[in-house]
Amino acid sequence: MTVTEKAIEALRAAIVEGVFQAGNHLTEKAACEYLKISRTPVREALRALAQEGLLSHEPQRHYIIRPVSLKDVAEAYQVRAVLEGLACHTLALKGLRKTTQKRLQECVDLGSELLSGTVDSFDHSKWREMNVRFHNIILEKAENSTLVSAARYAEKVPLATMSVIADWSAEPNFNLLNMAQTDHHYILLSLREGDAARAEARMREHILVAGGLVQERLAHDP
Amino acid sequence: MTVTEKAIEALRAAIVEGVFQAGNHLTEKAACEYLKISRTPVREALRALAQEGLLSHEPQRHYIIRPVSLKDVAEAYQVRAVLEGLACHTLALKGLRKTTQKRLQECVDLGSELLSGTVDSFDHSKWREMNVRFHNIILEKAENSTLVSAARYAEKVPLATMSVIADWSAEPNFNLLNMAQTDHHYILLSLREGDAARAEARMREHILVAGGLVQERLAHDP
DNA sequence: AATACAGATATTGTATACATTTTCTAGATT
DNA sequence: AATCTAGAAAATGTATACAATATCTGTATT
Repeated sequence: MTVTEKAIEALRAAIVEGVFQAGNHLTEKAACEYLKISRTPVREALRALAQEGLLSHEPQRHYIIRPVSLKDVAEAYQVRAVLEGLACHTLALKGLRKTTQKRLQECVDLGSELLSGTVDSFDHSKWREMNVRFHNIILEKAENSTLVSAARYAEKVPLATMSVIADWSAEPNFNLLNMAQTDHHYILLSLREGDAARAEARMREHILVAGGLVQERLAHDP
Repeated sequence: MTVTEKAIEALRAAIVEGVFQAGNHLTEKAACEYLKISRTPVREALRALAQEGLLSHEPQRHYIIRPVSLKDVAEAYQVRAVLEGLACHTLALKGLRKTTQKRLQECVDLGSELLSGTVDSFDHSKWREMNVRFHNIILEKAENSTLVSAARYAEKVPLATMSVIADWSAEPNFNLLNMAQTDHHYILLSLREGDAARAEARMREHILVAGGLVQERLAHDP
């Protein structure tokens, strides 16, 4: 792994964690001193993060850490909803290969298993990993590279990741995970039946609901 | 304008025009010698173009000029279709402001005027400009920055731009422009009535048709 | 003849020095 | 006191030098 790659990850983490606060300037020198590396990889990292939307930048001017509002998060979810909806549509028309169907079914089965135990013994990280996998399989099996890139971009908007919900819904909203599980079940069913419109509609709703939850949660917690 | 920015434009043009042929390697040195500048801005430009999807790249390896297939173009149109569909949906729910409605109406009126003359006197560049403006207004007035960024990305897939059709449909498919004009008319109508589902559906179809034409054309012409 | 290895060559990654532009500051002017 | 200007300081942009990595080439070995 190159210094530039490490810089991208470290700076992204620093921004998300608030080491560099939103709205403030972020000068190359400050980033260099924080990471203790030279300007070259830092410049490349800053450009990459600006591309991701975490920073804003105009030529000959310093970078600014873009504040992310509730509105931004909601918008990112809307974009993800239509993109993953398209992925479902495409995949339903194309037809599920047996191996793909099997892999998706494994996700659904695992989800069902994870939710069958007691609330206390629920395994967050496994659920999270399963959820990411389910969505990624659909996205990738649609085999549209522009779609994948666009979806990855929308995911990068802070907090708009697929995995956020699981972390939060620990005690307060355990049954929301059951809703998600049901959604996954019906999405897979629609895909198997080749019902493109229904698969698309279900996925859109599934993601919009998740987005709504994140917003609700953010509105309470700062 | 900085050297890096000029490098991005010059290299993009060179790739699109085939100066550097698809599938081949593109080494930093080759790009430097072509542009007669140092490696620093070239490296930044190559990274930017890779981000756009024109080049592929893995760390410690040279860049490769990504061949763009018919399939890629079709896929990019599908992505644009759902994204601009979302823009219509959002804008219809949000409601058109008077000024926005006026600006869109101007586009429709101009289109109608341009198509009312003889085939020979048809003004390509004006139509093209009008079409880009129509789509941009809707995209921007939806006020979703992730959506705008994602749509701009999908536009960058070579040939998948909004403006390609007008150039081509000179003699062979003049009436296709009439179809586009009709689409614009009904999209505006749906937006004004606040019918989100209809506005979205119409925009999706409108863009998919355009994408189909580009493909058809490409299949004939190399 | 085919393969594996070692050294040489070329290419990418990183650091630093220099150039240009912007931003800040102090002083003059009104 | 407020504003404008000139110069200094600091930041970004670019070029180049050095380091690490990958690729190529030729020879030795089987």
